[in-house]
Amino acid sequence: MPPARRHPTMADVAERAGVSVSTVSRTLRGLSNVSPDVRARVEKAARALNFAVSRHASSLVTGRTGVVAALVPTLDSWFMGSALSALGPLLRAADLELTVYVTPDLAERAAFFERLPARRNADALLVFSFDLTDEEIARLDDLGMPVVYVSQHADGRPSVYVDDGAAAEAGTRHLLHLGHRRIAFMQSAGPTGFSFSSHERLLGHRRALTEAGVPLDDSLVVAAPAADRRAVAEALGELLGLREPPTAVFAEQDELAVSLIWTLRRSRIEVPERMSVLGFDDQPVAELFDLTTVAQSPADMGREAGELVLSLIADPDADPARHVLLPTRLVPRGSTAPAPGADTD
Amino acid sequence: MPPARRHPTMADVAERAGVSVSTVSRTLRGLSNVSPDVRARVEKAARALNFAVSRHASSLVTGRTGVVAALVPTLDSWFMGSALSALGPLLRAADLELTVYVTPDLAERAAFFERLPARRNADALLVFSFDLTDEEIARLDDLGMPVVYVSQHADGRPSVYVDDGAAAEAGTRHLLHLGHRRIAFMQSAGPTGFSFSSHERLLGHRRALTEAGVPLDDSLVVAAPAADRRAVAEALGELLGLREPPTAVFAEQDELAVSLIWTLRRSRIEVPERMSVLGFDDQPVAELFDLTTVAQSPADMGREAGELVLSLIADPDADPARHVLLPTRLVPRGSTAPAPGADTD
DNA sequence: CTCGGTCGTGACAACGCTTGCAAGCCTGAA
DNA sequence: TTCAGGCTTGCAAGCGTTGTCACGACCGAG
Repeated sequence: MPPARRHPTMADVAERAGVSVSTVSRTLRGLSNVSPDVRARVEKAARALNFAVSRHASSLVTGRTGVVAALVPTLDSWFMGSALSALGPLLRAADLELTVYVTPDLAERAAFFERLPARRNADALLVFSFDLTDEEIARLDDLGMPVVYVSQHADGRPSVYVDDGAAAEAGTRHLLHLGHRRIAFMQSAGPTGFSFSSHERLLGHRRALTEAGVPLDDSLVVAAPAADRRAVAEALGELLGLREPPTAVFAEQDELAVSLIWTLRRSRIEVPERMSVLGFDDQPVAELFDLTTVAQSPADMGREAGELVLSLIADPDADPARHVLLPTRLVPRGSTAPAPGADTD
Repeated sequence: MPPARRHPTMADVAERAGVSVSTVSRTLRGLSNVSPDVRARVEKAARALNFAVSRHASSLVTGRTGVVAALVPTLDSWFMGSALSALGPLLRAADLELTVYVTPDLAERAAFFERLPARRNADALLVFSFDLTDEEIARLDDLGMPVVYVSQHADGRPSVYVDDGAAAEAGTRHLLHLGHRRIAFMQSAGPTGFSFSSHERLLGHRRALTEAGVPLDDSLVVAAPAADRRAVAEALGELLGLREPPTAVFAEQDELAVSLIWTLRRSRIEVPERMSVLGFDDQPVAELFDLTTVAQSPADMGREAGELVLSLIADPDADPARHVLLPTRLVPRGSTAPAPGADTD
């Protein structure tokens, strides 16, 4: 059995370079007060030994962990993938690592809030796309580290988000302009319930209707998980079975919209001739399906969140309620058209 | 300025419970030799103080970090999202955290291998979907921790993968059975070059052709990033401009296949009547586009990789070359059809 | 009633790094 | 020649855990 080669430590580097451990530490962290020749020796020794500092040991003394934690409902979505991918380079530039807590269901979510494993093991937390209860937010408040809410607005706490409500209003207004009056809203039901954005979008949708004097009708609001084709078909069935079926559907999310278009096609209901479909996100698949949609940029959101979190780590009690509001825009494509027999505007 | 409330430490818990730090440690780790009443007192105190152990301090002494690192080219893909999401619960069950290193381009990748930031800061590393050079693999070899290769076969190292070559062979055979003889292969070009899978699939494709006595023709092999519609259109243009254009295209990946179908539709080339398209992956979008494809399950891959990594952490010098080979299967849909004017079999 | 053996607990020495402090060196000015 | 003051370096004290060891209490057997 080989002698279980241990990782080299600073002491090894120090010995090899003929200096003290302190000097190695100072050198490796780039502090100025190290003479050039010593610096060279130390760096050479470190390279030769393939040395890397133990973040654990150093964070023990500095109190900083060098880790940013992210709490996400899943990684398996366009939004999370784009946002986190954009976040990566920022963190790396600041020499921070990213640890991810995935909470796919309510049990995992409860466990996270119960144990708060990030506590003491990260310098900051990014909370993505949840619809948190007040207790959960309170729990995060005394986590002892900066918490940034992403794709969610939390009162008095730093957040990065789009104005989902206003964006949805704009979407619904687009349909109203096209002469639609019976407009359904389809929510994306997840294992952890509806997201914060989901709620906001529905509210915005309703506001636009009310503003236009269109009566609200709860039977026009349905829900289905985008991935579950049968559920989508059932939700569509509900809508089509109404005494007065809708002429347009606003899907909370592109994947759901696309799934809906697919279902409509199978039922030989032409889009947009007999049914307009509007999405939200502008995922790549939207263009492929010629889907009119409300665009947002999760990559930008990830970047903004990253910058915010970096500034909070640098100065934890900076502006405690800094908000970054990102823009959305309507991307008109071919899945929406004037309502049958309606004058546009 | 508030007195910068520090996190409570074991000493605080110990004081509150009127016991020593050692006893707190033993209690919290569930060691048996603690009397019931002391255990109760300690647990109560810990809960009251909202105490959480510092992983850093404990890993300093145990030598284990409680962290699994994952090296991924991006998070922004169906494959990575599914695989990592599936991995999560496994790790959490073992009380491990997941830290992710995203290397979207060659510079980041080089930086990772140069500094090996995971060194000393994780108990094991999962390497996803890369096409690593021998030097890179050698570099990982002396990382001093178990390394599991996912969606990639590395000789003599633990890997979890599908037989991309055989799967691609099966795909190409499907097209051959349909009477196609001019079959193009479209690779997905990423910023870090072609993936391991990409190479393997092309090889498998060629084997199937050779086996069937169809001559290889390099002009039938093109490449484009799936997200870049113009590049896809250009690649398609190249193929259509050939003296003898293909009657079928095998796209290395569903997103690329779908992008291709979209481009074909815009050019009024019917799929599958005038051009068969075959994909690889069976992403959700494949069903939406009625795409025939070779299915694999990244979620299974993530799970298998997770189990493998757990077993290696438990026993680092278990079977050093344990391989897990996952199945693929052809999913026939509507995007492939007999070649124009050919007898099927 | 004594004695080996558990059992529960506390003291204390690591683990690998950072950082305040002091000491040594060298420089240039007096 | 001396001495203040700036640079560079080493020493040693932690940081918050774990794990070894020793100690005393208690138990049952001889």
